[in-house]
Amino acid sequence: MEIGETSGSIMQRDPNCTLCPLHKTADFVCLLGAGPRRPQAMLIGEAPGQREDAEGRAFVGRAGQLLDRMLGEVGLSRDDLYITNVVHCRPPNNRSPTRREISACMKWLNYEVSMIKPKIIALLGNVALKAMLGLKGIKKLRGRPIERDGVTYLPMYHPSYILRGDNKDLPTGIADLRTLKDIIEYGGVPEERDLRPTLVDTWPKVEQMLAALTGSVSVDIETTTLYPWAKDARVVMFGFGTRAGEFDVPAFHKDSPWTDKDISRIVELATDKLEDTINVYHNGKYDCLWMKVHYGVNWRNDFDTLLAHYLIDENSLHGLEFLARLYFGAPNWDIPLEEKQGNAPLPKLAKYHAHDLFYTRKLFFELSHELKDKQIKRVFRHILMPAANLFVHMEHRGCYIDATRMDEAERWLRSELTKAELALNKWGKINWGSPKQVGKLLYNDLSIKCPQTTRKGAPSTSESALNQIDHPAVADLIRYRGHRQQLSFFVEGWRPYIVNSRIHPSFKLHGTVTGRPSCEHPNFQQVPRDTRIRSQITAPTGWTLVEADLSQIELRLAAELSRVPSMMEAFRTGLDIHWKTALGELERYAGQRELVLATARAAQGSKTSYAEGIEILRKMGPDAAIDIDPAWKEIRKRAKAVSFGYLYGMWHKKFRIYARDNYGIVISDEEARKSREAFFDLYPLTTWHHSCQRIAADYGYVRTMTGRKRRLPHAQDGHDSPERAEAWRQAINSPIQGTASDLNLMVLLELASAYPRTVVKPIITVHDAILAEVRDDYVERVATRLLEIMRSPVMLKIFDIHFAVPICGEVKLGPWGSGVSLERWRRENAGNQK
DNA sequence: TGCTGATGCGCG
DNA sequence: AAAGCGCGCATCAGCA
Repeated sequence: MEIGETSGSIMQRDPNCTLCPLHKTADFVCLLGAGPRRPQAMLIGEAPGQREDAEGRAFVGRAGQLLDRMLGEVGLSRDDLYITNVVHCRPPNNRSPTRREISACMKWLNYEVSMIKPKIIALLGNVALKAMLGLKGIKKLRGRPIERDGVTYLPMYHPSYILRGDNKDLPTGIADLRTLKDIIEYGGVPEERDLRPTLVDTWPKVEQMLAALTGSVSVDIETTTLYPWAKDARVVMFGFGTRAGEFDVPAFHKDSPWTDKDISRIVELATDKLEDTINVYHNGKYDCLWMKVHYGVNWRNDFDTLLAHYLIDENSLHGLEFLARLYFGAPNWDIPLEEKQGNAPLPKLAKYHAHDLFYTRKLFFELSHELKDKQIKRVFRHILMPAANLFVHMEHRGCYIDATRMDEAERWLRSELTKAELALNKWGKINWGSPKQVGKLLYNDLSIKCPQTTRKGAPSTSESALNQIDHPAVADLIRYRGHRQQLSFFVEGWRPYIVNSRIHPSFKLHGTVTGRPSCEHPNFQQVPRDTRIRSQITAPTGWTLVEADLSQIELRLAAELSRVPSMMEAFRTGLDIHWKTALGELERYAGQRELVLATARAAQGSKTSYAEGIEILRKMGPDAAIDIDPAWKEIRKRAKAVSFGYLYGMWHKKFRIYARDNYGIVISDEEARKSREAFFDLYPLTTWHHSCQRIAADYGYVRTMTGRKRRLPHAQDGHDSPERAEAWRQAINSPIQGTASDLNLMVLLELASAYPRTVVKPIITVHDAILAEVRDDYVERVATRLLEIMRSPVMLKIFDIHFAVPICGEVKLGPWGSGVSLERWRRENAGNQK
């Protein structure tokens, strides 16, 4: 070993190192870093380059020069820094070091770190990030300090990366070096200057905390699990961010001084104070739900920073840490999941928790200022925040599951599945759930011609492809898939979620870019319409499940927004648009001949021609036709899909495919084009389409009728592109989808405010429908009221919306998917109402 | 062994 | 060059 051969180094290097193969190709073996023994910070790069290798000095090539320039820019000097690399020999051909080389050379990096003992380390590039912290994703992690074992790490781009990118990331690199300088000057993460955490572990401190609960207060909790009904679900810590600092109350933690009784008392005292404060949460639905489940308290959420940011930019992420960095350049204060769940010492947990509280409160001031758009603020105040609070009760109630129906559904699905599988196994014993194996069997072993490939070029086994194949296995395969999916989604998939006969799904009010809520764990918005599946969800004894849905709401809104006279007229006279479209399509191709003739005959009592039959069907409407033959239901459903397709910008080529897959009708391009033209002749929507596109292109966004924005930056692209075409189609769809969803939420809110929570319990929203459990003695009143609400939602006044097209809805009473109309329910339950 | 992307399919 | 929109999730296969 030699001492100090490297210029400026105080290290003992090993020029004969053979820990990895790089020693064979490098000129200068074991090129350690350079700098003072007690530097302000340590910088770690990737590996020596050509010039470094030749001169035996770290960071002297082009990257080194750029680094010097950047350091100069922010007022840092190389003389105060120790600069080294993860790998200490030059890899040949300018390649990156391999994992093996990196792990072999860690010995030398660890040696350098142990000698220098830096408190601050800058990680230049992904290799250093991975080597020191085991993390990857420099683009995501750069610029934010990460503290570990008392050392502050700052990931940033490697200067070579900046050079490769033509210096377009130079400003970012310089900004990150400024952060480094801040950290050096402060001796740690600067933002923490503002943090004033108090671990509330004595009664005097409780008093101090309660006294601080005035004005705007941020609220946050830490928990052992994400699911409040899990077996080992506990609140680890709860607390409040105030003007006087952050107060962290340890609850379920091995070092907590509090008994369960103490905690209940503290929660009770805090609950009183929170009545009179402005309560700020980040995704408060989560915290409020937990507090309700575990302590039985109803904490009110006045301002949700996640939902506020969702309205400010629906395309972005909305996580607390992400926003704190975006708005304040905050450090990464995250700790490992395991520690958050209660396995960190209390002071460490309190510090983490204090960050959450501090930045939630800080974001409140920032975002309430940024919600300056009056219309958006109105959506926030009158829809999102009330809905966020209502959803707590909705999720808390959960959906009642009928165990008997679930068992029946399972038995039926399993027997169907067995039958289908038995039939399939004639063709080969494979895993029929694997698209790859199915593809191989069909297209290789059975030598069927593959009708289409997937996006990635693999032979497709999708339903669309299968429908083009003439083979007896196809029908069985489609059945097999359907039953298999239903079994694993809606029976097996649900079972683990059941708690006391109920499933508590989680809704995200920020789940979509259009304003619709989404639903997960499980997703109750994708339950098949099959009665066997749907009616698993019902209401317990003493309660009735009520479903209210807004009839054809998207189409009504399209009529309203486009002002197309024929569409508006259709809704004024109560005509069914999808029915009209369905019959138009059939007539064009003289399709479903026997069904048309048979249905018309049944209705008429005498034989008719095909054309007369179509006319009779047109007059009788879908409901009467479905009564005669249920096959009409499917036909109308398919026409509906086509109408929506055209409405939202589908082109004739896709219709061709649609007709082939769904009607089994092979039509020419020309015929498809004519079909589309016929639709637009009937409903001239083109002008409206263009105006939506124009607005998006001019402003870069479109709005719902409630004022919610859908930002479409690509709509402003100067040239025609797939992205712009997509944005333009979204410009047509979003105002409708978003308005429909807001309307649905408004109906839900109005229902909830019309009756006490002891009488009406909303449980699910499905885009244009709501489901609620209603106490038996209130069913008739609530159902009637719901119909009134849907005809004229009181909340339309708040948004100053006036409809020319009538809106209405229908209610169904009874298990989901098999409920009956109010009239029928009245007949069957006469005299049960108070 | 756990993660990611592709595929496929349920709903509105 | 390509042309309905919006979701969640189970499964498989490839990869580390």
